[in-house]
Amino acid sequence: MTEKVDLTDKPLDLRKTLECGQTFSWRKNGDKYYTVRNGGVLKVWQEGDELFYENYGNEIDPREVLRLDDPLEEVYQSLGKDDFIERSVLANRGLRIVRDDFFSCLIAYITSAQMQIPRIRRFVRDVSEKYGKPLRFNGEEYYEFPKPEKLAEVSEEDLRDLSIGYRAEYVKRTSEMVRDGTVEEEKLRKMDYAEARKELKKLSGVGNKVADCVLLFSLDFTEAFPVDTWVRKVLKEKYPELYDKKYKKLSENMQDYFGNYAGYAQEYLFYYGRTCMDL
DNA sequence: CGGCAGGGAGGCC
DNA sequence: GGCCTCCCTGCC
Repeated sequence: MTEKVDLTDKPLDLRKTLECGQTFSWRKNGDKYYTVRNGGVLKVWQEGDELFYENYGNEIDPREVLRLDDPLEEVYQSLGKDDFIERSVLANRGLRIVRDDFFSCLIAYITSAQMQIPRIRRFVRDVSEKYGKPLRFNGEEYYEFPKPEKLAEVSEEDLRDLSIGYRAEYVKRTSEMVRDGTVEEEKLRKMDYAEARKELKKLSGVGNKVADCVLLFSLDFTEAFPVDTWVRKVLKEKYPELYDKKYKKLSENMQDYFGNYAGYAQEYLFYYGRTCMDL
């Protein structure tokens, strides 16, 4: 059954949200997008001010996974510190932060080190099809991202067969640590930002950047400000007075500048860097 | 074919 | 704590 969400007071640009490069949990099929998690499939598509969706298996609420209840107008107000961010926001109105599944987000970002986006997507697809739980609806086969218990059992060699090179070791070790409860999602959610990031960095293959991405895209820390090479270039050029070559200092400067929704600012600057800037 | 890509680990000071 | 080198693989 097709259902819909009225978007008149919830601006959304579905395509930019799912294609800007922040998430590896969604796939495209024609003009529709779908995600598979927790025994369910959610299919969504947008027509103007309406978001249509279909659910198979366990229910997944699009309002939740697309963060449709984030007060975007309020966010924009709080970010409007200068002309440049105002223009970036205006040009990409409706671009939202996603709320992805913790473990799949974590593993995808661990493999993202020194990789390009299409390769990361390919890995997520391959690892899901090979080790994830298959779900069948309407004669179509869908695959969930494998659980930590499952992925921890896969040998490093078999992980390497998915063309992730030296990252295979990180994926295996981190899967084991999550399986064993060395780091727990629910505990992370109760910590403050600095504490949660420190905790995440205990995991193999997780440094400042990966930790910030996981905090922002799956654990609701909207103040996280991940700095990747794209964002770094934009910041160097557009915010030279806040720029610092050290990751931690730079990220903190931007958090101090943009406030509690700094992650949203990061998303708009990232999008600008990848699409509008000739760098 | 050399160089580099959405970083991180491990070794060194 | 800062700096340096290496790391698989794919693609230009």
